[in-house]
Formats: sequence, structure tokens, C-alpha cells
Amino acid sequence: MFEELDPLLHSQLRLAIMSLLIGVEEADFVFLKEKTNATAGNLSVQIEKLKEAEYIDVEKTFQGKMPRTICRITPKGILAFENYVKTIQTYFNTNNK
Amino acid sequence: MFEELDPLLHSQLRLAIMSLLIGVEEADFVFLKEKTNATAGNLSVQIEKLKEAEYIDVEKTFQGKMPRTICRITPKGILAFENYVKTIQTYFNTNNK
DNA sequence: AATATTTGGTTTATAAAATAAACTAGTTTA
DNA sequence: TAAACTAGTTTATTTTATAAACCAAATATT
Repeated sequence: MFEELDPLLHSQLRLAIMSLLIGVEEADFVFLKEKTNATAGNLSVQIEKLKEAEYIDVEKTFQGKMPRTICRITPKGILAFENYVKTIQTYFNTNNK
Repeated sequence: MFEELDPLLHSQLRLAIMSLLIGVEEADFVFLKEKTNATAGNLSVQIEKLKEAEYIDVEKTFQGKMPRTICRITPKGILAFENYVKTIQTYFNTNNK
């Protein structure tokens, strides 16, 4: 009756990251940190988990002399996100038969 | 930008319990256990947390000789649930400005 | 009538997650 | 050249979720 919620997405910060990435081509570490208000450490850990799951791609580059970490959502990530949204919606409606 | 998700409701089992209770007058332990497929131990713990937060009322009675635990959602619980739903929806739409 | 099993739970222990704090390596500014 | 800042990572701590073990009473079995 209550389908399992993808544990990788059922996390406030990881969901916020995916929410941001689904709307844009790419986003870097600093952007994600500002938008989510996460600490750098927490963000670093959660990005790594999304990457391991292949929900996002992570590219480490340099902008001038400073490091820059760019994230992009993958097709697999889009699917997982859409599925999570659909699944949790079933927890919302009152008529659970 | 991303408002905090009530940690008490951002839990698969507690959300399922609330989802069930919001649709009915009352529900007992056995009913909730069957519908959620939770183990009795997990259900017991999560019911206790929802009760502590005053999101639900818990009444311990007897049906004949057997114990029966009845749960009901409170007005506070309804508000919290509705607010959780509204908040997490903001994580879903692509246009996060 | 004793014993085994089931019911309706609670308590305790363990595993997994989230988060914060501390650290690194390099850069810019005073 | 020392202090402060940037862009992170790693490690440690706290919090959660979950499972396993337990309990008391009721019912079923031999």
C-alpha cells in the first residue's frame, strides 16, 4: 500500500540538490551551498552519495586558479526524482484504500 | 529558499501513519501495522514519537480481554501534516527561483 | 491440565544517516 | 609574510530508523 520511498532522495538536502539540478544545465558547489544553506561538509558528503548512485555527474575543474566542482543531473537521476515525487504523493491523498 | 521539512513527519513510517489517520476517525495498532507493513517494534516507537509531539492521541483500551491501542490524529497533527505536504511540494517544482 | 503458540504490544541493541567540527591545500589581501 | 579567505574533504558525533529480543496475557493443542 505504501510503496518504499527511495532512501537516497528521502533526505532534505539531497532532495534540495536534485530539485535545483533538475531545473538547470549544471550547478557548482558554491551555488548549491548558497541555495541550500547547507554546510560545506554536509554538502560534500551528500553530493558524493548522489554521485555514487549515478543520480548526478560531478566534474572537478578549475576556474582560474580556484577549484570548481560542477554537478549535473543524469537521466537516471531525473527518473529517480520523478519516481520519488510520484511515490510520496500517494502518501498525501486522504483516500488511501 | 528550501524551507525545513518537519523532521517528525519526514520519516516514511510516521508519514504513512499520519496519512492513514488523516483519513479516518480512528485506527488501532493492528490496523496500522497491517496497512504499513511495519514491524510491531518500529510501529510502537514511531507512534510514541507522534504522541509525544501531540500529533496524535493514543488510547489504550481492552477489546474483550485483549489489549487494543487506538490512535487518532489531533488538530495540531492535521496542521503539521498539511504544512509538511505544502512544504515538500516546493521541492518538486522545477522553477525554484 | 499442562504446554505450545499466538496476540498485542514494549524495550533494548544495532545499523545507518545526517550533521557538525576539524582539517587541508591553495589563494588573496593587508 | 602573516592573516584571512575560498573551496572543498575527512573524521567524529549525534540523531534516526529499524530489527531483534523480550513480556504478559490469551488461545489453541496434545
